[in-house]
This record gives sequence, C-alpha cells and structure tokens, in this order.
Amino acid sequence: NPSGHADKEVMAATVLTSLSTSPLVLYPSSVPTASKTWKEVLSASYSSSTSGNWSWDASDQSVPSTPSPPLSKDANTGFLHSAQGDDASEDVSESTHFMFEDPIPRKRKNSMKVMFKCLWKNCEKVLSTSSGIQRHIRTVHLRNSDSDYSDGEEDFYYSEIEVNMDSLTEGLSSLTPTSPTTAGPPPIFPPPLSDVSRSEYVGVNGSQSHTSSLLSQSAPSTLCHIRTDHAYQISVSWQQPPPVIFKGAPGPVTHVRTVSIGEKRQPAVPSHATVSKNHALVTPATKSAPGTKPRGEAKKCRKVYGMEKRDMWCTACRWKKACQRFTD
DNA sequence: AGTGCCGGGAT
DNA sequence: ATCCCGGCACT
Ligand SMILES: [Zn+2]
Repeated sequence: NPSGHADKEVMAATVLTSLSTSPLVLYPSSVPTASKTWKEVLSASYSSSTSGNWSWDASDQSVPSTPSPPLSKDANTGFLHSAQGDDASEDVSESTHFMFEDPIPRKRKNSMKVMFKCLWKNCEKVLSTSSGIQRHIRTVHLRNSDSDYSDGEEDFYYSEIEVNMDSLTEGLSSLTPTSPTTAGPPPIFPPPLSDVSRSEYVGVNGSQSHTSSLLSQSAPSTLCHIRTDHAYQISVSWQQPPPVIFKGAPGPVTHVRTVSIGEKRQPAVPSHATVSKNHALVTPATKSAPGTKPRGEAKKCRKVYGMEKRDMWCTACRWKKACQRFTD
C-alpha cells in the first residue's frame, strides 16, 4: 500500500496545523478505525510525555527468576534434508567460520521452515508452531465431543512438513516458550513412565528409518532447540488416528502423539482412568470441555483503565498479551 | 457484548 | 526487538 505513508503524513500535517492554529486540544475520544491506528490516535492527542512511566512499570519487563540455561547459541539453520535420498544437500559443516569479519555468512539458499499440518479429515490447517495446531485441534476437532479425557490425555494428530520459504527470516525463529514466568510449581504429573522421549514420528515412507533427531529432545544437542514443549509432556502412545490417515504419498515426519494436558488451568483431573475412546466430533453439543481454562479472575489493565486510557495499560496489555501488572 | 491473550504479522 | 491486530476462549 504505497499511499499509506502519504495519507498518514498528510493527516499528521493536518493535525499539526490545526493544533498550531487552534487553541483547543482534543482527546483521543475515539478508538482507532480502519484508517486510524492507535499510534496515530494517540499522537494526535495530547502528547502524554508525563504519563509514560508508572512506578510499577518496572515489573513489566521483569526477568523471571529462572535464567534460561546456556543453550547453544549457534543457530544451525535447518539442514535436515528429506531422507528420501533424492536431495543432495550441500555442505553441512562450515559451522566454524572465522571470527573475523565475515560479511554475509552465506545464507542458505533454500531455507526450509517446518510447519505443522492438521491431519483431521478435510482439514488442511497449517500453523507454524506445534502449540498452534495443538490449540487448533483442541478447539476445532476435539470440541468436547463428549470424548472423555478425564485421564488427562489429549490426542493430537498432526504432521510436520517442511515448507520452502523463499524469502523469510532464517534461523529458528518463533520459539516462544509461552511464558515461563509462572512461579508456582509445575502441574502435578504422574511419574514419567519408562522413557518415551515424547516426540516420535512414523516413517510413512519405508526408507525413513533414522533421519536426524529432528525433535527428540532427549538429545540436548544443538539442533534440538526446537520447540521445547516446556512443562507438559508425558506419555506417548500410538493409536489409529480418527481423522484421515496417510493417503497417497504423505509428507515427511507425520507424527501422532498423545500428550497429557497439564498446563494452564484445568478444572481438575480427578480420577476414573476410563478408556478414552474416540467418538463423534464437531457436534455443537455442550459447552465447556474438560480442556478449558477458566481464565483468571483479576481485572486487567483493559478493564481497570478502559479503552480511553489505554496509554496507562501495561505494555503487555497494550499488545494484547498476557497482563504482567495484574497477575492472577 | 466485552475481556483476556495466543498466534502471527509488520516494521 | 517493538508494536499491533485477528480471532478465539471465556465471561
Ligand atoms: Zn496489564
């Protein structure tokens, strides 16, 4: 949209002129519209230079008490090639480059990005994070289809696919461990059974036995920085997916797994380890499912200050993120 | 209808 | 990194 800048500048100029020639100062008095963002609305209003810092704001960017382990900073851009053997990947080494000047460390030509695709029937949802499709599946497909997950397990069916991003940020970006700030002890888990490293994949193609240790976090090596599913994880079991199964020549790592739900809020995980049988779906049916989060009770900045005093919200609230000023 | 915020995009 | 928004769960 090339005309955007011009419009904004024109508008800004207009505002400035009006301000300089007119004594009246207007308040935001209106929420941003399709053509007006908050930045403009606020900038057009009184320059709130005084209301920028609140004493509590110091907590906004507080660091969690738990420092992250010194994980290897070397971001080896995805080089995992398809095990089909049809691709002659180039040099994988070269990780040791001179510390001296090295303009443009030779970015990989075709940067692959792993995406996650839903495997449910007729569903082609593709998200960039595993938590993303998990949420998708949970809300879209596991919509409380009377399936009893009282045993504390949910079944997700999705596959990893590599997408060739022609022009996109390189390196493993988008690794957001979803707020490690929770101070309380992690949810109670049953002791880890046997071993199960938590993430597995079925080689749909016969010749895909070993591949790289793409996900298995059991190997704390460098590349497995991928998607550390933090707190939750546990039993992994196989089942025949209710949704559609591998059709013709399915993509790469399709993995199906059962992960226990133990994060966020959850009513309670009482007892009754009943057999979890797959069942109907999408049925509008009843409301709240077992996998629901009862949302905190505390009022957050938005409700406390209101839309008209948005500049008083904490940063997180302004960005529609989890409030860090009023916690639960 | 309104709130809280995850996922993702723009800059 | 900072800032913002679509959309959805939940109220
Ligand atoms: Zn807040």
